[in-house]
Amino acid sequence: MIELVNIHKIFSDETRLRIIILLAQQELCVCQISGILDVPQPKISKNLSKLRDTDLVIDERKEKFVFYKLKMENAIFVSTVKNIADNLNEYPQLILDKSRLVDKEKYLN
Amino acid sequence: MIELVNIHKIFSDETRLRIIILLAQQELCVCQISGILDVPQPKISKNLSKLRDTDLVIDERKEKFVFYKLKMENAIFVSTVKNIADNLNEYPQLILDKSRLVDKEKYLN
DNA sequence: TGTTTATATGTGCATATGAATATATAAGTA
DNA sequence: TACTTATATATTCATATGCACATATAAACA
Repeated sequence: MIELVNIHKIFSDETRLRIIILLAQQELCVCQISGILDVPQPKISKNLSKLRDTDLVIDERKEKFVFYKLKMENAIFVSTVKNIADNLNEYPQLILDKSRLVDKEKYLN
Repeated sequence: MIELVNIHKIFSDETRLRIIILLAQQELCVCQISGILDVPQPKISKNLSKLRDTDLVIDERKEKFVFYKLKMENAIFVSTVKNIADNLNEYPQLILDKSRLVDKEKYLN
């Protein structure tokens, strides 16, 4: 029950929601997410920490970069992500974010 | 996008979530919800106000009582309710709430 | 070792949220 | 009209949340 409420709190912030939907496409590192969403790095990092604390992402360092991917284990989390992904056409910002994935290499230096 | 975030905020409170899942079964008045959930009337009323402000419920006075029912129009709201309802067995509190619906007449005086 | 780069965390602040309690409103009834 | 009951709202308070900015940490590499 508390978990259920906490999952919904996770989706109650625009930046966090954008990060999740982006990661629903593919795993990315912090600087890629920051670049694609055009959101300051500490803000991305803080939100990823929250997702990690809630056990909704896995992080893995690969040399200089720390890559994050969604942990699709919690049933409500998974179905919520799917709901949003299935209605993506209603949310221009999310479509734009997704389209900017093509530039992902640009943010690795 | 903002609407998407706001819908999830709605589910980010335990009392509100319990009210929604209860109303997903059938329409009820304030005192019935208060009695079934064993939550003080002002708290129920405030949460229903928030649901009304977000255009997620319809209220209708029938003599002494004001009955509320869910407005199943917003796609994300509907699918979120369905998600939770489909996984109800994972949330004992919600099952208990639902079972207490049999006493609903008790709270009408 | 010193420097750079990527990421994480701390601080201070403003605002949002929720709780409990008291009180107002509105309809029904004696 | 006065009283009761159902519901809504106001007030006060404590806590949570998010932001911007500064800084710490950790790995890579010269």
